[in-house]
Amino acid sequence: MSIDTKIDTKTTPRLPAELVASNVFLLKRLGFAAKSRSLEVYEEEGLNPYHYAILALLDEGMPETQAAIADALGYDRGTLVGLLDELEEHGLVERKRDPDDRRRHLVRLTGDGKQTLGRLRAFAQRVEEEFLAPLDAEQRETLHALLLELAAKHEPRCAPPS
Amino acid sequence: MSIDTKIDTKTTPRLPAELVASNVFLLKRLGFAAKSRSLEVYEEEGLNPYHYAILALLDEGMPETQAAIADALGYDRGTLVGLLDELEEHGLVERKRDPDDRRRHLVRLTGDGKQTLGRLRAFAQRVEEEFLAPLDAEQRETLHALLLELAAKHEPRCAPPS
DNA sequence: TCCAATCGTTGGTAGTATCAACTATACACG
DNA sequence: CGTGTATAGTTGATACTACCAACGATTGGA
Repeated sequence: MSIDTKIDTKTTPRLPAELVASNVFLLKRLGFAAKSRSLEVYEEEGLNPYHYAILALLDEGMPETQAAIADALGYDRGTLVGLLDELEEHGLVERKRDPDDRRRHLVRLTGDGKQTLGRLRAFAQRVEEEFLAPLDAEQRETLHALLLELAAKHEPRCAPPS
Repeated sequence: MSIDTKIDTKTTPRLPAELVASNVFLLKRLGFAAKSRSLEVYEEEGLNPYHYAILALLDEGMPETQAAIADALGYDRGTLVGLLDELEEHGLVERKRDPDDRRRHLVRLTGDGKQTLGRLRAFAQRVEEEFLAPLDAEQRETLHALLLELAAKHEPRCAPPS
């Protein structure tokens, strides 16, 4: 324990080694950082990552009901109502009654919605690039493969297209 | 677009492919899952991961003031007050005035605190084992190395011991 | 001796997640 | 046909948390 190390540890407060050694701990911290950074970026459009996820889902095709959207993204149905309200106010989606089942609302992208989705995709790429800057292309792919394996267990919605 | 694929995508609601393809998105989702699972497990002791982090930090030695603890762990100082109150109620830590600077409180582990820390370490290992179950030892190490590189940029407190 | 800064503490505010009702509609069953 | 049950979307209440500002006590420097 030289004076140098003592000074070092004092100037830069450090996390306990046993936490830094934990994958779960790092996932929690990085996930939080990723979320908070994403929120900042999408705010430039007056939206957030939840809106982006909804638009991206709608763009994949097939007419969606609100229940289907909520289930696919893992959102609470009550929360989804507010998100769709906001998207509708921005003119990015439209809700209309399903003539086959008048309880349902069919949600679909508008032209503006498609355009905005394009901009949000650029935002997403920007965050991705910025957040993963320390890793090269091969490392990113390795990381992605590992995260996907974990997601298969903990986020069943990420099922492989198989 | 065969009928089969249509049925498949309908039965299991799937996340948009462009989200699943994103490392940032997966980090957010997995981080959230990890946090929520951790909370569950520590609850068995009436504590949470924040308490564990504090105990682990205190166990690393050197007498700590509340400001130092908050800075090391990245907690808000106001939040830390409540966490320390809870730890003190459980008899796991003690606060006493610093005679050299009567504004400060020196926080230290009690005997009970050390014992409980041991149990919490077991909990942490259990979560780690459970959460990373899909990966073998080598994959876990690879993942850890990648996460550490990201943490160096996004969580400066994870500085390498160098 | 006075001024600025720091320490721990308290309180308020805002953003979220979660859950329980409620209305309208659909469907199954006798 | 009616009647009860289930579902879709909506609303509202609750609880939790992060975040920030202010405060009294104390320190150290001008």
